[in-house]
Amino acid sequence: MITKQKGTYDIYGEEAKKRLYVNDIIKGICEKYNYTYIETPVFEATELFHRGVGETSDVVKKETYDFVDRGERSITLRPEGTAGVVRWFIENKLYGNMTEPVKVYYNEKMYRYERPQSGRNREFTQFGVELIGSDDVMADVDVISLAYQTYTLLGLDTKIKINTLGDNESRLKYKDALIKYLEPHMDELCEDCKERISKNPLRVLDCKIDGEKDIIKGAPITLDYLNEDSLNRYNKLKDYLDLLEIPYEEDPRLVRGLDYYNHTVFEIYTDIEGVNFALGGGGRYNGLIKELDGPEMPAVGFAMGYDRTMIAIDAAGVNIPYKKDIDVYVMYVSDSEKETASYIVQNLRLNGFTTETDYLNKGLKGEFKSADRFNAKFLIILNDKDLESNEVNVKDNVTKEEEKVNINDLIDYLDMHD
RNA sequence: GCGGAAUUGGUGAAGUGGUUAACACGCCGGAUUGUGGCUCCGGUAUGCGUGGGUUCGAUUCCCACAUUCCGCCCCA
Repeated sequence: MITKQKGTYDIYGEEAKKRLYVNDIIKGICEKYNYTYIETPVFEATELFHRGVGETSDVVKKETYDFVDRGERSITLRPEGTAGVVRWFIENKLYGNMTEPVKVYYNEKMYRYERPQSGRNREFTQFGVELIGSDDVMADVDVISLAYQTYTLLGLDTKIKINTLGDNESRLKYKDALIKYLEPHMDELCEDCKERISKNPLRVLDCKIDGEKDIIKGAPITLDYLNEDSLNRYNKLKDYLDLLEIPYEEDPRLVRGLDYYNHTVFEIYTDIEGVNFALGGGGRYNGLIKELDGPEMPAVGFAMGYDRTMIAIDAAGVNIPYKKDIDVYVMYVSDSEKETASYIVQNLRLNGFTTETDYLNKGLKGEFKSADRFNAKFLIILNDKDLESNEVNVKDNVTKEEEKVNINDLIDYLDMHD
């Protein structure tokens, strides 16, 4: 038997309905915020994701799905959405004639070559937005607001952790200070953190082992190394969030490891028991577009893990409304009844009723069982004798009342009793 | 890449080195020859993740692999 690949999954049944519902929420909110939908390729040139200094071989090795195609090209399945969008932006030279910022959202499958565990699969879906072309705090707020409101509409109470990395100058100053602070304490850190100091020092701050140690708690924080402009910016961000009544929590140890991030970073958490991971996160990445051979161009974005959000929704006991009952089940026995049934079924469907019938010639008893399984609101039971006078039996499956109705009045009758 | 636990039907699961692998739900059929849902009766794994090995005999013991869950790493 052929089984599914590690870290992949099939989505069907109720789970699929829930996801369609979440999609609708996302679509609705993105329309209101005026982000337009974008799809980019699942696979891209490997360099798009493994780029620049410090991210190859001896330093951070990203856990991506890489392969060489028949043309000897090095290909990578996208591990996140931002890089593809930025590539699209640059490749199409959208910066050439920008009268407004570019605002897009995506909602697509991503791939990471990781060992599956709670809330983490190899194939997963991310919803995200990117706002390219504004360096104003208003843009950061726009993205955070959209993120927060999405969760709220989904029925999740979330809190947003925010921090700022400052501009490049502030950021570099901070990084140096952090390394200088940590190095003398090397012995007190876990093995992983000893390595992190040289590879990715900011990550030491959210180490699971050392995170609670006093050394880390006493480590310098980004706020102390901001220049004036960066600090003003951060304060302005908080003012806006207050104004919009978006609850947030400052977390001076919240960092993002990559060099192109600056200023605003945020992550979204919930207090729901058993959900101890971030549902989503984002930040400003003014350095990325230049890094990918585009112009100097500010941008800010957000992405949420679909699967994690679904876990949170289930854990929170959020009741997702989706249609699981049908409106009408049409029953027949004889061949002539069956033909009429087929006509009635199509007619009902075209008039807006979710309608089912028997495809297996089960007979009345089996059809009643099916109708119950589908939780049909109405049963239409055909018999040849009534059909002679163009009538059918309509049974209200809740009240159990049954009435003979003329076929031509069927739609009106159901509309009235629905 | 590293570590821990698990894997028995459509589903939830019990179980044993040796004739027919409990039980429950579901499903199918009948009692009930065109109005069901209750009840009763009957059927429903040629098989115990896959492949090897030990054994007279393996679902049960051993090994490898796969998948799932949990943790590490990584977290864009």
